[in-house]
Amino acid sequence: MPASLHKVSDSAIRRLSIYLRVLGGLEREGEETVSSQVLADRAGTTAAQVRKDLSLFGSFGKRGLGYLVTTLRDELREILGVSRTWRVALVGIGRMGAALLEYPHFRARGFEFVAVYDSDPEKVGSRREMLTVEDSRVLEESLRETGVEIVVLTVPAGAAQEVADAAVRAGVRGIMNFAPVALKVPPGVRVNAVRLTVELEVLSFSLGSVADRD
Amino acid sequence: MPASLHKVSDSAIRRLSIYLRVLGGLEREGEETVSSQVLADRAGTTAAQVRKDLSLFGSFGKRGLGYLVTTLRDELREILGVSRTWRVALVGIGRMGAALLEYPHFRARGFEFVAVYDSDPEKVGSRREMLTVEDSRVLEESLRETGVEIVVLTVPAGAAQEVADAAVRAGVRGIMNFAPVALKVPPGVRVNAVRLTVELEVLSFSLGSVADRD
DNA sequence: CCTTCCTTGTGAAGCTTTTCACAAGGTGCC
DNA sequence: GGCACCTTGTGAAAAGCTTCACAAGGAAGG
Repeated sequence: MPASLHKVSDSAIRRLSIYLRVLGGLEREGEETVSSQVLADRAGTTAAQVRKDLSLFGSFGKRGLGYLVTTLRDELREILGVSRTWRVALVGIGRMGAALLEYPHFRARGFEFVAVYDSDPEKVGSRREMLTVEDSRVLEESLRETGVEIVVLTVPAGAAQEVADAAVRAGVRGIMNFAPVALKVPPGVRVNAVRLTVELEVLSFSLGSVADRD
Repeated sequence: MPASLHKVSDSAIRRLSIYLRVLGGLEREGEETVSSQVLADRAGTTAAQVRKDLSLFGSFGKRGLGYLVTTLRDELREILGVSRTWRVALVGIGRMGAALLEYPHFRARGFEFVAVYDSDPEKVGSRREMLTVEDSRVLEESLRETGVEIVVLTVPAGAAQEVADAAVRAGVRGIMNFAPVALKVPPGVRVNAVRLTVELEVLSFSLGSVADRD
């Protein structure tokens, strides 16, 4: 039942993205085919899970042989929507913003920063990675003009919602939010939050529980 | 059934961490009590989910009234293991590493960087945020001596596994991994991967699917 | 003290995701 | 061409997670 009409879970999509990364590695190593088992090992999941995930979108394998690395990679790129280039803007150029702006894996996967904004007058006008930092006050109009599709938000918590609102008004439908606050956006807009402190606290909890066991 | 012996799901822990963040905000606003409904709204979930999550660890609320903000905050800090300070080391001080090193929310939650490592001779010996960058070659011994409990890994994919191995040998039981590779660690060691590209690709997928709907 | 109103804590139901197990299909060698 | 072997794709079962709905507990006001 190869259906992109089906509702596909977030976790399945996350795994597909990981498979794509693994396939890139296999391709560089010169592998031509890969079994669900090997793919699973490298991705940190199970063979059954890999086959189930892929079967959500079609039958890409050959029985008795496995999957053709290059073909499957192309299919996944198509499914995930990264066979094209996405126009991305960064809002808030502190240390974290700067790190993301030059993060090499984004561009390699088709995410291209085309604009940078900040509200600090000291930073506005300066150049970062081929781009000139623009004033957040012109955010809405500028995002629209530049044809930005995805916004990466690395502003303080207090400013995040108003930036998000402006981005939505400008037609942006995807937001990657690093600010420690839950954004409210209208239906049709997708927010993906990266909660670094949460990730550390999950670790903290795990370690604490293990200690209890001793 | 207030049991920390129960297996608690990762997603529940993630939400507890978010509740903790929300409670901090409520406290700063001077709120003394909070209902599961309000907590849910601010955390981006449902009231029933909040109550279920909390009930995994005890009965913290008062019927008819809600939860006492400060008390619940203290309970959550205890549960998550952040009522103490964790000794954290950073390995790999590129832009991302530098951004994390000065990320203010980490220290505010009890995660303190006590050592920094890099393999680049140009960087070894330089100072970052009160710390001197040490050579990755002495990683294992130094981690042990410094009593590091959690390692944040921001090295290239190719170096990640060997760093993780050394950290594990040094007694580290928690790793926050930013390298785009699945780490293999022995049982008892917990790895939490932050996959920035995956997060963007989830967005990409969502936007693509929505476009299909038009 | 009593009534009304509010909110929690929690079994049970409902839904989603993962795992299992195996038939079916294909490869490659003899 | 035939046989042995391998791996996929997928219903079905199992496990896990979320939502529902309501009894029970407590607050507040008269």
